[in-house]
Amino acid sequence: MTNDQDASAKFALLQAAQALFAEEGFEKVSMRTLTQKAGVNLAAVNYHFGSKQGLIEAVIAGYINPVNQARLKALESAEGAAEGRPVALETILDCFLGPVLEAVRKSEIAEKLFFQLLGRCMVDQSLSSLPDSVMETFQQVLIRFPQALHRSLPELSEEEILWRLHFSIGVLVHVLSRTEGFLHLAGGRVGKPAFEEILAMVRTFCRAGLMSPAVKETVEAS
Amino acid sequence: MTNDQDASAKFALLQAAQALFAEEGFEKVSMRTLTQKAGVNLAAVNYHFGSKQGLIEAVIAGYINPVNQARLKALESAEGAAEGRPVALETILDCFLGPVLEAVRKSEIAEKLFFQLLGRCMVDQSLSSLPDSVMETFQQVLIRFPQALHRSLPELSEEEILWRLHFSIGVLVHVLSRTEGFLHLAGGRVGKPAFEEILAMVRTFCRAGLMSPAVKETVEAS
DNA sequence: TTCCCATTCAAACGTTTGTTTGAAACGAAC
DNA sequence: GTTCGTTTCAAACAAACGTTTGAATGGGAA
Repeated sequence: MTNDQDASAKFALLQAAQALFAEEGFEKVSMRTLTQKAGVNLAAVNYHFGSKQGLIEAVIAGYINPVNQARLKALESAEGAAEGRPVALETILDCFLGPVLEAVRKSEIAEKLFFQLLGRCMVDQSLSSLPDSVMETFQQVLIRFPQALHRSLPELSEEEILWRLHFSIGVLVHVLSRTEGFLHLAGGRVGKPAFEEILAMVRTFCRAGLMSPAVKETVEAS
Repeated sequence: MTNDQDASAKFALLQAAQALFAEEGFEKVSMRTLTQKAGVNLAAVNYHFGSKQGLIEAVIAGYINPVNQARLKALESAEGAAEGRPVALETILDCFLGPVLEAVRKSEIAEKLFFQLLGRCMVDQSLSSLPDSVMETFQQVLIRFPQALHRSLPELSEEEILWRLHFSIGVLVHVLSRTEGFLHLAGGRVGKPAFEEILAMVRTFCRAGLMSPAVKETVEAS
């Protein structure tokens, strides 16, 4: 039906975990339902991943790291193309949002589940308990992107840029994890667009938010 | 009888639950640690709230409903003052964000815990399992505020306004629940401002995002 | 007093949780 | 065929969970 039946228990577990974690959250999925859906023995999780937490971290790292690495790569390439000149704000934003869209396209699980899983990675886990590799790559993102943004928006302090990037991430996470609930609450007043369209609206919203005049005076000797 | 302050165990439970839920999340707090912190018997939760879920919902409703009711009241009063003219976008935003700040000030638990609790209410619970009273009031917010925004931003379709309000809520929730992690990840590059200052930045960000020119053409031919 | 109702309490209930165990099964190398 | 390391399996494990129980407690009202 699907692909190569190379499906060692490890692969089957990852696949089942992605779907189930997305549907119900990391904590609420028991290892029994998990292994049952994967068609493997209960002990397989502890054998292949050490513990349930190990499986959770493997799933998280497998999802978030590619996105953040693609972000850094896209930004590097954009900066290379700019040849020393500041990269346009819109381009930086695309470097940030594009990899999410791309990851959705590449995803083997349903689009809807992907949203929920990616959103849940930011939400269920307390940030400090994320896998180290995820923390490190994300930290890189929180360094490179503010640098690029600062060159594009020199009138803003790096601190305020960081805050606005924080806000933008909030929009993205919220859209990924809670859009379904929003659509339900909105009743019939808003139909569900394709993810590209939602992301286009996010882009517009965050672009305007990032470009807005500074809240604080840029701190120069007071 | 049922209420007034004579229900000391009930009150102690609510107080302890607020702090613990904020610190560790709804699911991770066991009834034994909960009742122990409150200094009451283990069975008290089931006696006073029916179940753990009942306590969770009481805590959530006690926090979110006052905020949403204050939002609606503030908007009504602003619309009264406007006497038929559209309310300014900044005023609408203040009606939306102000009650959060006010609730923080009134909160009996530490400010930091309040953030986490309020953020967690949106995050831990799947939206459809929120208490009915919360859903209803929040639905009212999702009706009144887009109406007011549409009068202030007539060039935007109501649908796009709803999306942008969705985004703004995302910023707020993210700021409430994940700012601590953000500060940690940012290393020493950004100091923690007072909550008022953070909200001021949120206001600026969302104002610009809301005001941005429409993504879609207002009229769709299909 | 006696009765009644609301509340508290210690103890136990039945499930479910993640994890561990020791044996069985498999496949490749010798 | 025998050996060896890896993987699978059924079964059991101890701990933690939310909930229930039935008796004890306390203070008004009759």
